[in-house]
Amino acid sequence: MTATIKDVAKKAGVSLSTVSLVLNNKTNLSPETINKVKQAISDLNYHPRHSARGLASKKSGNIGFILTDDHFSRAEPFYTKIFLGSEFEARNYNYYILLTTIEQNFCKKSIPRFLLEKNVDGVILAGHIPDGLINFLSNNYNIPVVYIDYLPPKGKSFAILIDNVDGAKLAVEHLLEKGHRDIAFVCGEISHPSMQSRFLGYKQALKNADIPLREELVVTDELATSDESGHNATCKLLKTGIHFSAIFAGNDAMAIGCMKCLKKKQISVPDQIAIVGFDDVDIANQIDPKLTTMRVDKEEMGAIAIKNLVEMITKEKRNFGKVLVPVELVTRNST
Amino acid sequence: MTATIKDVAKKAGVSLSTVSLVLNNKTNLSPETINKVKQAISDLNYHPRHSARGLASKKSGNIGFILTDDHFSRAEPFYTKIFLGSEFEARNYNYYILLTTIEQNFCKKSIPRFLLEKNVDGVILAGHIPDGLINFLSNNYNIPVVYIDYLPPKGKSFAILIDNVDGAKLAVEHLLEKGHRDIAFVCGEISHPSMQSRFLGYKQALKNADIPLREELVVTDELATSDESGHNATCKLLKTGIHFSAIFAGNDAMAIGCMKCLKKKQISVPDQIAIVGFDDVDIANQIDPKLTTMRVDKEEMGAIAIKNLVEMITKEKRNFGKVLVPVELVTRNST
DNA sequence: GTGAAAGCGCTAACAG
DNA sequence: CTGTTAGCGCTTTCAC
Repeated sequence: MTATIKDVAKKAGVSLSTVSLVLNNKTNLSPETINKVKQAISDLNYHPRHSARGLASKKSGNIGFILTDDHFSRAEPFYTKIFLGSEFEARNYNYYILLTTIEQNFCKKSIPRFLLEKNVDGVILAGHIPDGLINFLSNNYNIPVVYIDYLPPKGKSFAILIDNVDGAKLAVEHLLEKGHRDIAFVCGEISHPSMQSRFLGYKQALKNADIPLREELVVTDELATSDESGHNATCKLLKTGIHFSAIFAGNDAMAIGCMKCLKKKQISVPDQIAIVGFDDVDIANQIDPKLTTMRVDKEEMGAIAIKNLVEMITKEKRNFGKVLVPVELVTRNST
Repeated sequence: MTATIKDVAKKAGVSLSTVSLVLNNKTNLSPETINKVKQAISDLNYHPRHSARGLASKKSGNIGFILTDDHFSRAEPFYTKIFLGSEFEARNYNYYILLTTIEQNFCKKSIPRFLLEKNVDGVILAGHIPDGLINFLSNNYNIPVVYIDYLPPKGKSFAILIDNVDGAKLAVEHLLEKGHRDIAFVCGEISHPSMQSRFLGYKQALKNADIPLREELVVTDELATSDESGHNATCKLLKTGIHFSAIFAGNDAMAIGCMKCLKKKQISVPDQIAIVGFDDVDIANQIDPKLTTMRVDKEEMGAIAIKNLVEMITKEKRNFGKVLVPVELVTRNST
């Protein structure tokens, strides 16, 4: 049988509850008592049993992580990395993460089991989450919730978001520093909050540099944010005949599409036209020329979520607001 | 307070232990008793508390899922889908899955916490797993283990594997049916068991069709199994001047590389040369022409793992051997 | 500071 | 087939 708290108490020559107090670092015990106990714990290779703790403390020691299945199995492992960051951070706080996916068209039947069984002390919701689940949570549960990369349409919430505005500004400022003045912006799905923010950052950077916004250098009417739409947008720009020496693309996929178009037309990147993307997807570093882009620390986003969630759980308080995770310029060969 | 087993017993007018028996469908209770209890359970929206069960039964109700971090965050969401299949199946058996990643260079410090805390009833190991962890598990634990897409180098084990031999046979048979006789095989990293099996399947299919194996149509000396190595291998084949009307590539990445090379040389696919890949990665369906390839049901692999693991856990027995998951031909435009 | 004792909600004997 | 009972390992009052 593996060691129990009783064994530790016996070995350390203290009472059972003293060990418990050490375990949960409650009250000020004498340092020597603490040391004795800690010694016994490591001697016996003791690990408190999750279920026993859970039963006695009415806390599960688990954190739920929910995202939609399509988000999770996308080729770009964006959410995977966020999860990894969470899982890693959760180890420090001795929480387990229960990961589950839901379908985009949410129905009562698909409520995560750990919610029904009240087996999580808090929940992380990553990416676009159906309203049905959000409402279900807020109506039936009082556990803390942290959103990642998604801001629920209404109500108070706590969200970890990418600083798209600032990131876009940095991207454009990089181009400005390289001496570019005629900088095009190419984007699709402009109704998406991220894209709007990036567009805003583009405009702000130009304004700060006293460069007027020229509508003819802006293409935002592509439907998607894909490779293909980047290609199309670039073709459109070239057809106008208007001069530009750089493109800031709404994301890497589009930036790659831009490069493909330019390659076809024998326009050299970065000599004739420089390109900056956004996201730093894995292939950004594999294409030729390698794409200069904006990187977000996904693992960090997951870690921040855990830190905040644990704080809310243990202090029984609720945080509200947004945390904007900074974006970093990754300079490569396309600029 | 949420309902407990006591409330259910009271509501159903039976004893506490009767409810427990229903919950664990032990012994043959009278159908009407069962119904009464089930009614009470749903009336009260009762869910047994995981921790209480765990404490009393000495089972955690959890299954550990371990893979290396690089496997998990690969662009191709192969293991992600396997995990999803596991998670989905685990719901049916009321298990939670604890997902964690380890580093390829395993050290004692990185032993998953749920192992140290003995908080899983069984473990799934997906993809290449460092020997250190395998040894640690077999030396210190007696919980059932299921491997997915990896066969540990030594010792008895239970593994869910892709039926690469049969899959490759099917691929080549498809080409044979289309009338091809001169079928090239293009592959890299031939020391990898999967690639060896696919090569074997290629040879078997030819043999069954009474077509002699022609070494000059086989390229297995590429180092990687990437896009680029597919490209190189195809160039090599073309340079020899030997006629062939079809290529079976070791995987989709290589197949795509083959297509790129052929495109450059203005050789039309599938009119002049047909191509079959293996894996059915997401982009296989997005390139032009769309790639005919072999698909493996990743979710199914995860589900099979869970089914077997649960059986081993509940029946306290150990299964050994291999389960080969069938591969399916996905016919698209490259053949 | 530390120790004793009472549960947390459930399972698993056992006796009826 | 049903009810009683004794824990599982821990937290948490409450005395000391």
